[in-house]
Amino acid sequence: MTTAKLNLDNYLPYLVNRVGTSIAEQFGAEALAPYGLSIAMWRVMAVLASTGAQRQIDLAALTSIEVSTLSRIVTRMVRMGVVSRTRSTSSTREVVVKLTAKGNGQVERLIPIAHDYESVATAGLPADDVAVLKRCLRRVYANMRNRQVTAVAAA
Amino acid sequence: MTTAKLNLDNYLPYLVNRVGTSIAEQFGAEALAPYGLSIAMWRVMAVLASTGAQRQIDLAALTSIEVSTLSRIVTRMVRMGVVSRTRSTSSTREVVVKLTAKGNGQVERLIPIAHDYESVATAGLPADDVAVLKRCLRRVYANMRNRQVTAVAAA
DNA sequence: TTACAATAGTTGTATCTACAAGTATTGTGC
DNA sequence: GCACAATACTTGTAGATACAACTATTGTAA
Repeated sequence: MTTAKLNLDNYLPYLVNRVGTSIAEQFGAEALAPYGLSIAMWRVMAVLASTGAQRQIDLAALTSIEVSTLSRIVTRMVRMGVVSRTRSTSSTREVVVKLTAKGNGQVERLIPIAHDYESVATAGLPADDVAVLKRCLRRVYANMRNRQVTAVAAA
Repeated sequence: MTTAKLNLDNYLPYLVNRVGTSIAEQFGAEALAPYGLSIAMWRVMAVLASTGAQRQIDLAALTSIEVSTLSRIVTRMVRMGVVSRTRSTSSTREVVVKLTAKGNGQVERLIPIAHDYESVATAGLPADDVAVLKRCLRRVYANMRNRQVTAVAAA
């Protein structure tokens, strides 16, 4: 009987986790700290900048942040003046989160830095490989999301 | 003057984060919960199973868990009986963390499930692409780690 | 229209996390 | 070998997170 073995250096979740952690740590400490922003806040702002105003529940899905956690993060961000939270006109149980001018200004200054980080991260890799990398990550996410949905539907 | 734009769907840190989160969420809820293990604990056990007994500081680096956080996690794991913490013989300020028989048994049962998750995650992707994906992730990590070391050395 | 289910968001609470500051041990230069 | 720096780990404390339970609003089916 052979013992199940796990080669970490070739195990996708491990590789993904350490990359995510290392990028977030450095970007947070160097780029975000001056603005008093956390990584979670940056993710919210990046999503809003990229996809426009969102309901909190959609924002939660887009940022991978749990809804109750996001609720409090948005509260803090409103206090900081970087986003606004207004009741939806169509449905008053919904809320619309939107970047303020101040928040928008900060993202504008952060986006070039974010691109720099991406360049550093992919340094030395052929453009073709980076394209494959990103395509694979999109597919992996789709696979996991599909699995999730199927599992929930079956329950 | 053109406004800096961030296309999230092509932004590496975003793609990495959502993949890491989705895998961890599902693996945690489905595979780990029955054992009362958190993702952080699983990471510790996976590293120990894969690389053998480790000092806490090395374990911290290998798991991407901050040292003080890891200290408390190991304390909990010792109480659960899945790892042992003993003073190093060579240096009593060091500590050696090791899987117990119980801990080892749990990892053995979890490793096949972990492999299943990896299969689900990479379903539909050509083996060549998966190879590129993993190679890229290793390189990206090396790039970020190198950047970190250089920055710290300069300070 | 009225009841009931589903959806969106918030809040209570326990737990987890991370920074900073602490203790203890080991290494190093004089 | 003695002072001082560096390393390994722990702990105090404040803040962040997640689950569950809650309120409020909207959808739906009889």
